[in-house]
Amino acid sequence: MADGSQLTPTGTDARYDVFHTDCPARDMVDHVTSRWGIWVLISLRSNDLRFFELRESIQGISEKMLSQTLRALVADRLVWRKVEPTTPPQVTYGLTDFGRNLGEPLQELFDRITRQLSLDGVRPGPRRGTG
Amino acid sequence: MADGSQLTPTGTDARYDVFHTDCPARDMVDHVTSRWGIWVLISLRSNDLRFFELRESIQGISEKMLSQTLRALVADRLVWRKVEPTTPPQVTYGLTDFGRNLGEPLQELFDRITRQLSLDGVRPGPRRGTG
DNA sequence: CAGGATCCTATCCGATACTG
DNA sequence: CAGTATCGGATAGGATCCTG
Repeated sequence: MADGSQLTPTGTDARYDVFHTDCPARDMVDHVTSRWGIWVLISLRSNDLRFFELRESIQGISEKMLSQTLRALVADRLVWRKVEPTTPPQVTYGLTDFGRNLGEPLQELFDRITRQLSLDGVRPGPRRGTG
Repeated sequence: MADGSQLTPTGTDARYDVFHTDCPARDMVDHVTSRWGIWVLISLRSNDLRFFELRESIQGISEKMLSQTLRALVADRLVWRKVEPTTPPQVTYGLTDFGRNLGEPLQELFDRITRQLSLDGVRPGPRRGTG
């Protein structure tokens, strides 16, 4: 997709139907960019992690949301799940090729935001619901 | 929340302090990856658009959410807003340098998802034998 | 340790009505 | 055309308890 324009004057072309329909890509994007999904994916870029490691890595996430987010990502084939039937049980999560593929632009997005905020001196600025 | 007092350049070695603190980058990421934010940003990559053009471009979005999303993006300096006091009034939106900067990884993310889904044969139409 | 089940609240978001 | 204000249903998400 070279550009994202959907404003075809006569509407003869449907190249960009992602915006127009409930394309499955939209669901996938929603999962990836869900509140916690992006942090899980970025966290797993450096190394595979166990459940509690993820929980401690992503501060503020509840066990419920971590579990739920992981299940969605596994279902989307972005994350794999390995269970070792030891005592106590160990469950490890890691990125699939697809997950690693998507992790790159997510990391890039995050880096660019961080970089810009540093340049701004991280001024609070007007926010939603504040000010 | 949003105390904004963690910006102390202590170690600066910590690559992902954002995970551990109440970093403003997290708020920004939330806005950018909000349900509609990503589509607004991608839509505006090709050209500046007026309110109703955006609404028609991003199918399924309500005026309320478009307005709300745009306000957040403008407040975050990702999108600019130009009002022309004509009759009827015209309001045009476009990407700032920062917005354009973030649009790239978002587009890339979207492209990679679309590409993968195409490989998976998820698209409607000629169906491959998937078992 | 890993995570399911439940309850409950906050918020998201669409629909509607109204303004300039 | 380009919004704002309000209401209400749907959903996300946190806290807690419980299991293997």
